[in-house]
Amino acid sequence: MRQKKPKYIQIIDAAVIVIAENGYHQAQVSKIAKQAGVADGTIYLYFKNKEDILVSLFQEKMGVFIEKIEEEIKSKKNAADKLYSLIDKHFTLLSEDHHLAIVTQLELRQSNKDLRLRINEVLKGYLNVVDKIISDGKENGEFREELDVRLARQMIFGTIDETVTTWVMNDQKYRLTDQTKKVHDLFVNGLSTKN
Amino acid sequence: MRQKKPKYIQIIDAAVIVIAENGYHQAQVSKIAKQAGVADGTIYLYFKNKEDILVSLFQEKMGVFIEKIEEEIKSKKNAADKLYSLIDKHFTLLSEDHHLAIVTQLELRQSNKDLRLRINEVLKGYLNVVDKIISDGKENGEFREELDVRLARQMIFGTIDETVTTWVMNDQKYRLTDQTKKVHDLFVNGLSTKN
Amino acid sequence: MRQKKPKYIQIIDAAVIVIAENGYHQAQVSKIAKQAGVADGTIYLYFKNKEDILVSLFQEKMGVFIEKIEEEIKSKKNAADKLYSLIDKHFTLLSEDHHLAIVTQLELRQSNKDLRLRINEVLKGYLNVVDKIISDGKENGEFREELDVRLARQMIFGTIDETVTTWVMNDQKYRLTDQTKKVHDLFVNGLSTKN
Amino acid sequence: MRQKKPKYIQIIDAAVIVIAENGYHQAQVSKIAKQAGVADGTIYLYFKNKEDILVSLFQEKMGVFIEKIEEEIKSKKNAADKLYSLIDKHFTLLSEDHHLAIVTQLELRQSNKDLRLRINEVLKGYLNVVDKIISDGKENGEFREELDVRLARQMIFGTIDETVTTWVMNDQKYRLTDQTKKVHDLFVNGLSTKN
DNA sequence: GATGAATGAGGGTTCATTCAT
DNA sequence: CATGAATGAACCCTCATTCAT
Repeated sequence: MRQKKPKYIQIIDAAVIVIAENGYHQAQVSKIAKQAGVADGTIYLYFKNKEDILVSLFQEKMGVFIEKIEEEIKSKKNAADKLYSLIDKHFTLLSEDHHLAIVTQLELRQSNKDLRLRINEVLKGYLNVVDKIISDGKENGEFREELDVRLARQMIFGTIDETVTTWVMNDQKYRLTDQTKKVHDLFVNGLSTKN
Repeated sequence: MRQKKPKYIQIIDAAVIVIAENGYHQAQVSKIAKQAGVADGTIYLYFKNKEDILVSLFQEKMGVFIEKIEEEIKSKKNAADKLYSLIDKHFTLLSEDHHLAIVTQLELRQSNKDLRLRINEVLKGYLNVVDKIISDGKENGEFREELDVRLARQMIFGTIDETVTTWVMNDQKYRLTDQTKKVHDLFVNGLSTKN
Repeated sequence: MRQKKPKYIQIIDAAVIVIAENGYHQAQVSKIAKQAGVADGTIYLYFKNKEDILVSLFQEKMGVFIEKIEEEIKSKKNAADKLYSLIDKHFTLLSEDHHLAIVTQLELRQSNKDLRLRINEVLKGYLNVVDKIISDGKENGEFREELDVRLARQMIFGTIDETVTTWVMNDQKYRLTDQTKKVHDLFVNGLSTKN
Repeated sequence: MRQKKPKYIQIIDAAVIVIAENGYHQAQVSKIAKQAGVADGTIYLYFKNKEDILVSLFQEKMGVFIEKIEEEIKSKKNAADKLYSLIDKHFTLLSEDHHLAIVTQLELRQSNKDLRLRINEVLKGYLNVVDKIISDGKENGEFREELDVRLARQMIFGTIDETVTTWVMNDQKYRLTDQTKKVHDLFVNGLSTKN
């Protein structure tokens, strides 16, 4: 029973497991408390309410996510290489944590509009990283000048997200990281042969 | 009070309005009935249960959606033109029905896994249209041979979906259709200048 | 489709079948109407409300029941013989109509107090027949003078009823009429050897 | 507000009162909770669902019932005396708790087949006591050898039950215990003078 | 800090009955 | 006489949150 982790983290990790295994709507506070090995009431010493658990979960996990991606792309010089690293790391990190993949791709989306807006706030950090890559690419001539950064970011994020979601919905049966190269190629070169 | 529309359609239209204005979790059957101008019990003469209203709503609206898109692209010869029409029609149709846009992009996603799976079934019709365009493009040499159709489809759908969702979340403040050309350009030509 | 029977009887017979096959709480008016081959609304041309169907059902069937029993015992001279005939006819009639047995022994008892009071009114005709047998028996010296007629009647009816109910609950697996003699013997001679 | 009784008992007692005073179909969970002085939700900390309240009620009360009867007849040597005690105690216990009498004789019988089957399970304990008395009586020569135990039990239980029900339906206007002797006499000696 | 028993608001669905045709 | 579409009241149960210990 040695739980070195502070209760705050203990509870968030418990929430990920409970939500992944039971689904968003079956993830009662009491279940999370049980999984975390604390009393129901204890939850409320660390979180304002249930929504706060979920936002914190997202912040905590997404924070690590962004840190690792930034770490990874720091060493790359080209925007295209950075983009490759981002896709690769994104796929890799979610492949390594199946529970987290289910929670972020499927379950947390069932939350109401308010919660999703707050989750979007957290997501902005990630989207800023993408924006930076695109801007850098435009500046150094790798990417086309006329690109609309927001649209390009929506393509990149939308595609990655859709790809991961499809993979999760297929019960993670194939290797997500096998798709990195092809996704990157699509981003950089598009569909057309005419280029 | 002249209601020419059959009750089935009346109720679905009412559901769209109620869900758009109140949110998925605040869309009680009694509210939908009131909006439709019928008694609560009447709902159950036309729908098996509440979930059935939502699935039917999606089928009905998405059915029209697909029909109109197919109609639109039928006249186009090039895959690239067809893709343009698809994006354009997708954006146009949702721009013309703000309520429906809110419902499909935000609210219906809060439904539970069962409902989402049934909604995905309906979506397949749309995704098949996209797949067809990509395959056709590969065959006639417009698109690259080595394209992975599923991935390309995920890019197209993921991007369009993300674009619309962002637009809805920004309260539909700008004109979605203004983005058609740029989205299409991204799909066809990618990010890179190197082409 | 030749339905010679008047609708009134048609509906009562339908009610017996529907209740026996679906249970009291699953015997909706619409089901009875369907079984009777009439529209829901038609029921209300012949019966005041649902309760009226059930009371009428009981009156109609119990009326025949009493008539047949009275017919049967008319020819008997002894009270003991009359009692035997009554038991025998009671068992026989219910054995011959399994649906009716289920309805009267199990299903109709689930009705509310009001309905049961009205059913008891109908039952009085039957109980009067029993009372008459007992009184006659006392008068002609067959039965003991000191008998409390009401109690004796409660014994006879309670025992017969319990016996039939047990038989119905055991899915009518054995022959009810095989018990006539032993039940009669119990009534007449009691448990004791001392007599 | 000193409520020494555990909540479980508190709720069952409340259920007896509410059902007796309002009838089975008007005994809403919220009414029972109010009568018990607890919140609606508290009910579900002690009972799985509404049916569970009713089955538990029957088990709890019938358990006491059987215990007291067994206690009472233990000291009697004769089967006839035991039978007398059983009738007497049965009548006495229900006379002392008018609410319980209404609930067991009238209201609980309106429950659906499932619940009634579960109630019958509980009843078996009582019926076994009766069977034992009859068997003992046969063995020691008090009762006739040729008696069918099941039939004799059906007579005893059916008669007692019918007697109590009639008494309850007559609003418990007369003293039930006044009938003990006569009922016992009927059981032992039967109707006939010929003995 | 930690507990967990208690709270109580909220909604999908059924079905007897009506009444315009 | 007959129809059957429409009505609308009524209730069990869950679970996030609190607070006395």
